[in-house]
Amino acid sequence: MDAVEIGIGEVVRRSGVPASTLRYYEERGLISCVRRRGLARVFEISVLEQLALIAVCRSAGFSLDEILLMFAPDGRPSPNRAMLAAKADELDATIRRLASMRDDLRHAAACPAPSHLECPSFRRVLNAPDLRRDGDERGLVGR
Amino acid sequence: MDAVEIGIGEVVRRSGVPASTLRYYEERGLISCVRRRGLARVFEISVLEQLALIAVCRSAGFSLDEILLMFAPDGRPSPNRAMLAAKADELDATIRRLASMRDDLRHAAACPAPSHLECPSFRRVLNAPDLRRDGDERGLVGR
DNA sequence: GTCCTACTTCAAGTCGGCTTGAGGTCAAGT
DNA sequence: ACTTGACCTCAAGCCGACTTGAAGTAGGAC
Repeated sequence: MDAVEIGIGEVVRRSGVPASTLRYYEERGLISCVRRRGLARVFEISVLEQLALIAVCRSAGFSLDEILLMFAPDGRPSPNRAMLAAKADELDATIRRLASMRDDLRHAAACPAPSHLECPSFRRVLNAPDLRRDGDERGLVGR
Repeated sequence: MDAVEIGIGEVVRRSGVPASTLRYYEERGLISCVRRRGLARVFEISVLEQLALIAVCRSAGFSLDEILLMFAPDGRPSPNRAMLAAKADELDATIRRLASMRDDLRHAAACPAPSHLECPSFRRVLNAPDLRRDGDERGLVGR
């Protein structure tokens, strides 16, 4: 039976997120348990959706702090829709950067030039304006 | 005059990369200096292009280790064009993921549903296949 | 010869996002 | 009564990519 409340073990089983991470997320205020049974946390099933939301955002490169700001504590309405739009624009820029990188990689894989650095088409990207400007978003690919 | 060899200070000035990072990159084998003048490193100007290449790759989400594997020590030919192609495919997947995230964010910013979690369109993404896969929760893409 | 300055080394610290481990609690089963 | 197993807390550790800081060195100007 799908109970309305589940223990941490069940959350782990159904979300794939380790217990240590769940506790960490709780500490960070990203999720919360509805109550305790003794010491043990009791969650509402909705935590599974919150976790999915967090996973999606993380995989899009957002930090836990950003996720916290974008969606209120309980995955709620979002006080700041403008921020969501801003994040979308940010993603757009990232996507364009990655697309051009992808094209260059494909070219590099096919290009017969002895060194990529000697290939005019590959060099193009090296002269792109803001290569190492301070606002670089880390972690788009990993984790 | 643009000399063929430059000191670390000049590299810093022209690349914007801090000296500490240059030394770190050298330690990691990403760049190397042509010789020493006393203790001081002397670089070839080509190091600037290598640094640009590294910056581009980093901004595309590649780790230093991956960059090391993709392009030989000196930014050279690339022994493994297949790997470049693989990386391009990886990027493609990432881009698709980000694009869908961007669309969802935009929708969330405009959607009037009280909670994003109640909006059918937003929930769609939460049920995407690879969110909570057993086994490889870690590293959807790389690293 | 001495001083400045740009450079050096090496060890340790930082940050985000967790994980690991030691030691404790508690309800249920035998 | 005791053990088991699932859960707990809290502190410390880890990884990648650097940065910071203390203490040393060498080349050129004066």
